[in-house]
Amino acid sequence: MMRRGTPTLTSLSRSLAMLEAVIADGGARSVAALARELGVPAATAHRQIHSLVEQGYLARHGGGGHVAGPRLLALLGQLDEKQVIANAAAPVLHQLAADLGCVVQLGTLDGDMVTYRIKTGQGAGNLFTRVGMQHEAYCSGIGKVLLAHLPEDQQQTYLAGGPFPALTARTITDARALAAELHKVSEQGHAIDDGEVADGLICVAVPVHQPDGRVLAAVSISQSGAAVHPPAVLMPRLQAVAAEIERAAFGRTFR
Amino acid sequence: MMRRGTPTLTSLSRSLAMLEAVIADGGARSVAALARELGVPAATAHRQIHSLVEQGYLARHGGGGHVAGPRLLALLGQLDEKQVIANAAAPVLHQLAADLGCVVQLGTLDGDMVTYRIKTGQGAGNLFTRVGMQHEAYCSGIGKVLLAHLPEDQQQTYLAGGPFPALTARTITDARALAAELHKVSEQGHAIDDGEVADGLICVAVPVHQPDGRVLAAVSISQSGAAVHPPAVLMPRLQAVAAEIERAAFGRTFR
DNA sequence: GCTATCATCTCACATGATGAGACGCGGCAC
DNA sequence: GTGCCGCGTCTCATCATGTGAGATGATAGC
Repeated sequence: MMRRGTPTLTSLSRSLAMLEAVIADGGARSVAALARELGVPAATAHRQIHSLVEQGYLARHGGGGHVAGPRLLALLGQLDEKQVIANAAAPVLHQLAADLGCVVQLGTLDGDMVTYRIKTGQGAGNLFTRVGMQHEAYCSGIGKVLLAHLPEDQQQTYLAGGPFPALTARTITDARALAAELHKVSEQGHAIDDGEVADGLICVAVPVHQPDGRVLAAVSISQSGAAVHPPAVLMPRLQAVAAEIERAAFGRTFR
Repeated sequence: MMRRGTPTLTSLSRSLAMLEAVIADGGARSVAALARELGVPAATAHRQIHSLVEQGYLARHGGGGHVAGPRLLALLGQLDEKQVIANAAAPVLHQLAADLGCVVQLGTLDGDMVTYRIKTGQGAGNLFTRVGMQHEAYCSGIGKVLLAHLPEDQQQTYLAGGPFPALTARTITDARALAAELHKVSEQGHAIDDGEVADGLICVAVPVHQPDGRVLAAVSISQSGAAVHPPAVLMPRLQAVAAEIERAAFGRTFR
């Protein structure tokens, strides 16, 4: 009798291994062949696969093979482009936040608002964002990065859609000034928000690039009060993290 | 005691339901909240999620929530490949079909059958395919392109897996002749199906290349009856469209 | 015909998932 | 401070349930 220090659902693990094996070869192999490869009895393999088929995670296919079923595809659909980035980024950002003792966030542009999809870490008292929350784009570091990498026509539309109310004395409220700022952000590859969204809140942000060059997400580090780290220190860390996210999400980076 | 006509792995099903519930809300909820929602004891929910985390299907996220883990992302990434192409291709193919007044399709090879993932346009009366439908590969333009770009060993396996029943008088039914045809298709970079799958149905097909050189999808133009456009006219359009799909899906083209 | 391979089904067994309950911890109210 | 509540963790007795050997049927090949 195995004493289990950490409870592990072993039958679940076995079934998932079978699922992966089925998906891995694109549905060509017979069940018996898979059973041999994984070293499980044929009857067990049949039961596992049959069960996965019944529940819609796999589907029978042509002669004996199996392919991904509707529920697996539905799962895939939920993890849309942006969510894929967020999921890949989560552990990386968590680590960064722990290292720096700062708040680290990831946001995407949905409509003309920034959706904050990840927020981790401690230390920025007057930072009001929460996961799932949406906020104006024109005044935050993440928002400026995302706007800066928008296609030309969409950026024009956004700029024409003002007004841009001031949240602090430093908020950029003029469309022309904002356009210039976005141009600068696009050029230098990062944005700095120095008290534009809340007094004393400083934040640096960089884009996460898609394989096709689009920018669907941006990550930022926020600090309030006495800044612990100067931007010059944070920027290379943030750049490295963005590259790491791209590798995790797409297998390579694009710079 | 449940008499099980079909053996169903119930604990697997429960764990997968939990996995889906976790993914569904984007990682915001606490384990206890999920347990309540699904009506399972908290201890069970903790064990399932902990187990999924340990195996890399989920990952902890910030404060209490969970998100998709690396293994799930890898699994979905494998499936995604083909669907990403289809998604990128859809608008391009729609445009092409509208321009030419033909049926335009995109298919992938799953197991040894072609899955038709996109069909758009009008004008090929006796073309029986529908989106999601699967059909034999050896006799269609798309199928021949996909087979032609298969790795050597898989192509051999396919050819050895006959027989190849005739659908029309022109269907290639001999494995050796099919091998020669596939070689030709591979050389010239396109396939022509002149009545091999249905009488009077003519179709030209070209591959869509992956960044790594594989060919997971092919696109085709089908015409029936009096061909409106000769292949020599269609081919450059189709090549251009394939290149456009590659740019849309991967950001560059590979030729 | 015989033989080999695969899928399906049955059944007795013990593996291992289950869920109630207890405990520790942290936050919040008062 | 003290008490309360919610959450995560751990233990343990119970028995549901996943397991695997073997039998049977189906199909293909020699």
